[in-house]
Amino acid sequence: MARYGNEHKEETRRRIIESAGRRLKRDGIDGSGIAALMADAGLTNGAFYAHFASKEDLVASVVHEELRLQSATLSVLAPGVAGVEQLVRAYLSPKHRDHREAGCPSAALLDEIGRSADVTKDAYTAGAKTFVDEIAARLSPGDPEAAHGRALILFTMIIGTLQLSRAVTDPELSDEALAHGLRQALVFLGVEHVAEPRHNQPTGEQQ
Amino acid sequence: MARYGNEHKEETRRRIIESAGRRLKRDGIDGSGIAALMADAGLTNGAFYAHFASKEDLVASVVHEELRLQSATLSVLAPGVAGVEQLVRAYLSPKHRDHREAGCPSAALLDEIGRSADVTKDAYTAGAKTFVDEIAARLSPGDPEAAHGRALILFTMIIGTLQLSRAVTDPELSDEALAHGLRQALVFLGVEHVAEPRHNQPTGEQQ
DNA sequence: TGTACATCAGTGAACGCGCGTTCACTGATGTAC
DNA sequence: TGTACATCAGTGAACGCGCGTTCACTGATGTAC
Repeated sequence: MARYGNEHKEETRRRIIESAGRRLKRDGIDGSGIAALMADAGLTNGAFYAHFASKEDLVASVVHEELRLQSATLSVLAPGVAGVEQLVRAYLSPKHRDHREAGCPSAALLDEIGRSADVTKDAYTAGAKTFVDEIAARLSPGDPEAAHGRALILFTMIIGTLQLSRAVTDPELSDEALAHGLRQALVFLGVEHVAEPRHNQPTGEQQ
Repeated sequence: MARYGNEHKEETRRRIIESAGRRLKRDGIDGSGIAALMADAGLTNGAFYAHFASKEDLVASVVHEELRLQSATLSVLAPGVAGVEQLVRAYLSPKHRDHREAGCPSAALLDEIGRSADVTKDAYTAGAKTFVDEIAARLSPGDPEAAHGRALILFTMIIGTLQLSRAVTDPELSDEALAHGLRQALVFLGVEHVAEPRHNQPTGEQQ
């Protein structure tokens, strides 16, 4: 028996993945060094390779975990379409735009994931499938195939909108993109309220 | 008078920006080094600072030029909504997905631009505004404000869709995302054909 | 209970390497006279 | 026409630095007897 409980090392690994998620989403994959990632977890660079085979291995693990978390977050929202509406409202909010590190991994990293090794893209593929399936199940349980297509479109629409809102320096254009994206997403969901109030995010923890 | 014509250096600068556009879109900003960017233009690293103040200066110049080119490409397509339909069909095509280096700078780099210095984000903001305005002018010339919102949504929708299609390793999911995105974009444009033929991109040079 | 030993998560220095940037120099071409 | 000089786009070596990765070591905790 080791001097720590069996779960100690596993817990450290989880802690590294969690803090790395925040930094990777804020600074990008290429923009985050091993030493900084480990310091975030209260460790030094040398310990890294006791937990991961390589940086790519960590990145793939982070992508897996981030998408798992995103699905888990969705599952505690209101049932049915109402939960998707909550998700979309929190997603296309100034708060989400201004806090990449706590937000959606796709909005923060999607084009960098597209340039990553297959192990990372595989993790993303599996996680995105699950997430899209869970949205689809809420959209029209009667017609799974159409729902899947609609869920995919909704997913890509909110990702693109949030990325644009983060890339522009004009606050008006940024707000406008969020507002139009939100209205269109609500129309798309069929839950549009003609004159919606001005406040923006209802709850929203992760994305 | 110098031993080269007055336009020689300017032309070299243009050549660097053009080849750098291709590499940056393929390998990312952080993934592209000065030496490689200069070698692409047939030069060595030392000459870089005769043309640009810094790497960030080049990146901002590339972003400016790429968006200018994208607007120019749009302007030679069919007039009105028909040109936007051509754009969307070429955009959401397997060919575009598989050739980042010749494609849309937003799809290739948007989240990295969001993490860049303000000089780069400013260049992106101005270029994106122009491009979106030109799409808007084709959508509903009678109602500029609504058209602007619709153009913004269309723009972010196709960006997110293409990014997703590039990030997943499952070819079926990738094709499905393109197909559903295209159908939804056409519905959105109001040019939907109920049973569209199977071929995918009609012309498509840039994006 | 006390001592010797085994375990192993974590440390921190070092590795080769490529990064962005600087700079003394080259050499082809122009002008001056 | 011929020679000396000026210009300046481009070369290529070097700078300090941080990268991903390796590895000999530490030291806290457990077991053996």
